[in-house]
Amino acid sequence: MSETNTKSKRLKHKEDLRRKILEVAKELFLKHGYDSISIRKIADKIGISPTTIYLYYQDKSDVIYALHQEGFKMLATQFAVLRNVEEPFERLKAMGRSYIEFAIENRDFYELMFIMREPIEFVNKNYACEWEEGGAAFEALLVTVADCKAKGYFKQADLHAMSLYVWATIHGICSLKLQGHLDHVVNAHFPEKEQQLSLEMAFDTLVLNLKSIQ
Amino acid sequence: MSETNTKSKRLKHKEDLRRKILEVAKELFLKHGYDSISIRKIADKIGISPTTIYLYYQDKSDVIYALHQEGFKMLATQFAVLRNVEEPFERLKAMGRSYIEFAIENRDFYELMFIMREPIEFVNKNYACEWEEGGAAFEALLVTVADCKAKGYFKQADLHAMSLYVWATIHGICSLKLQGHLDHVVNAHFPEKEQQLSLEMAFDTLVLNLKSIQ
DNA sequence: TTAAAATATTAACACTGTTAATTATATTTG
DNA sequence: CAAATATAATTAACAGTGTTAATATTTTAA
Repeated sequence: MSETNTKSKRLKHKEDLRRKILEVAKELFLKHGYDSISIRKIADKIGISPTTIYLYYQDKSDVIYALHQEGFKMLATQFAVLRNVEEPFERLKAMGRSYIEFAIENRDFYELMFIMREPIEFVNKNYACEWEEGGAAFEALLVTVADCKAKGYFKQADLHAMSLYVWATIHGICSLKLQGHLDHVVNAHFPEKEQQLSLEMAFDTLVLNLKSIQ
Repeated sequence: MSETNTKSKRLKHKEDLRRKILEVAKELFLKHGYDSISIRKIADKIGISPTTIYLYYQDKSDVIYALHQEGFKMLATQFAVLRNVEEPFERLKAMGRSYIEFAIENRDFYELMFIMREPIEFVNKNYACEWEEGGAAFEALLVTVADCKAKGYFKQADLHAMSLYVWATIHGICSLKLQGHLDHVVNAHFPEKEQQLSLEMAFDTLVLNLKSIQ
């Protein structure tokens, strides 16, 4: 065996175990939620010692950050398809629905990506401003809002302010929904309405408002 | 000493210690954040045994819930003043600003009240639908939006949907701001703008949009 | 004063992340 | 091939966490 061959084999093994750790972390995460991700549980499931994990990730928040990144890749994949929607306002609506869909179907990921403080603090500490995965998603929104403006929508609004606003609104809807606040309010204050429709109600209002801005 | 007297003295002491526990919990919370609230630290600071706390609160999340309630009382107090603003749209704007102010100045409380899942889950489990503190705040918004509608604003929008929408948007703005996402995006995508103004930008856009709905 | 009730404590369990020191394994060199 | 070296993984330990059962202390009632 040549030197380079064994070297690459070692590298491959390192990468394999690194990925395996992430995989098990993800499994625990999806099955039992964020709080049940524990270094010891991950190690047990793989059959290694807990301290071995520290040879592959600097600490627990590093593992969590890796999950965080996976989430952003998933969202980017979902968004990528929407580039094919030509009419910009239609695309904007589709992005909104797609974002909400992602939040509902990947609840734990969404919380990791947009609600919890820890992971984004890790990004700010370790990756400063060169955080591509997060930027790409917002860039897509920015472009779509710009396209809308080019077609005559949102004339009086600033591009950046408008993009920020749309994101904040959709995120607010998702956040309140996931935390149970939306259903709680619908239950307590207008029980005649279907709880399930709380999301649609809020989203439809946004669309209605966006239309009246044009 | 009469029987009732000693009895009431005991009750008073029980309430005193119950309050003391909460007070110390709040102190830890405000000084070092949510994660540093620990039963053992609270007990140490008071000079009692950790298990004693379980005679006054059923568990840790019960202590947290008590803090949660304090937060809602604080917000309600802030909102109460705004009933004096006669013009409903002005009042709505003031409520929005006041809400944002609360979120920024009482960041930890805001996270406890509207971002973390644990406390609201405790509410849903133990208090079902009869949760007054939370309801009052939304009721205030509902009334104001209704007043706006009565004055000719938001004609085409549903009262409940509109209220939900306004809350979601403001919450989204606060949530993204507190989590650092807002500043991160402003930094990364439009560095020419002042980071500090990210909040105002988003809020002003909301007001602008609300105006164009009327 | 003694029996009963209320209050508080100690000891223990089963966890958590993380580090330093040690052992085992694989690779490279003489 | 054997010894030296570099890499990888482990054990033991520290300092925490929430929570429960059993025990001790204090206060109240008879």
